[in-house]
Amino acid sequence: MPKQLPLTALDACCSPLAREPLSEEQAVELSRLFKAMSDPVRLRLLSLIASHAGGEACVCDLTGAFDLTAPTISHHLKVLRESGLITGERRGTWVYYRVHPEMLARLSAVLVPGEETVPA
Amino acid sequence: MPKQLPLTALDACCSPLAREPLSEEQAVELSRLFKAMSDPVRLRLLSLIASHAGGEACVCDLTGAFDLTAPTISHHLKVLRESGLITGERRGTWVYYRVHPEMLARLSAVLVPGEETVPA
DNA sequence: CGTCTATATTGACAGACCTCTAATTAGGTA
DNA sequence: TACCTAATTAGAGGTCTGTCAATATAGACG
Repeated sequence: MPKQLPLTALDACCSPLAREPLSEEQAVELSRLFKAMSDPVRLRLLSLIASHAGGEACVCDLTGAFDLTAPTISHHLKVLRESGLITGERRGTWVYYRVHPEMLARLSAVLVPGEETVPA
Repeated sequence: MPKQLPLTALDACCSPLAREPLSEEQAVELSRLFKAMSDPVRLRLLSLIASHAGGEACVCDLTGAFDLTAPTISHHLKVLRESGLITGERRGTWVYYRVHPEMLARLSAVLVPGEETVPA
């Protein structure tokens, strides 16, 4: 069972970065998400999962795309999972991951210079 | 004079993360931007600059918001500058920074699940 | 020129991060 | 039970990062 994320900064606000200065708490929460996306392998994993048929991908679908060992892929998936960007579910032998699109949408809304909040 | 950024991935594409798998090059470029934003201090700097009156802020406007030494702030500004997210200009005694809003808009477009490209 | 203030650079150090190998857990099948 | 595969966890090594004190650079002003 993947543990769930806090995300008060993104919940409460989604006021864009440029509207008013971020509080330290908001900055800490946001920075955690950006840090999760600050690695090329994790970005590609995220993209592979998000663009995979059915909106989900088995770990076995992912490992082949990289010159990395399975434990390394597993590590990156764990980072993405703990950031709240993806969730994983075991079904039989395999573990399937899918992205949290609302999370991406909220992040997107924070970045856009002049826009309003995207309603949940 | 701050050096200028490459950004082919963001220039050429802006196809969202979920449309098709990111190439390794695109992932590397994007990850550089996200890494620049993966620190709470840098996020707050970005936000302080973006939301400051006139769209720009002097370093002297920024240091007061943190319990950090001037060299540390200067270091973070350099990281943001080299990522292409901000530019700095010296006018007399002070150095003024402003954000590149197109950069934020493009990043935002990459994240949003189903949208089209934001034209430059 | 000399001096003061505003930023930036250098160099060092502690902690975090990415990767690997080796070992472990979970489920399927005989 | 035993054995095989899928995936994760544990631990170690090398690199990167955030912070500081000390130093350097740039401009303003006597």
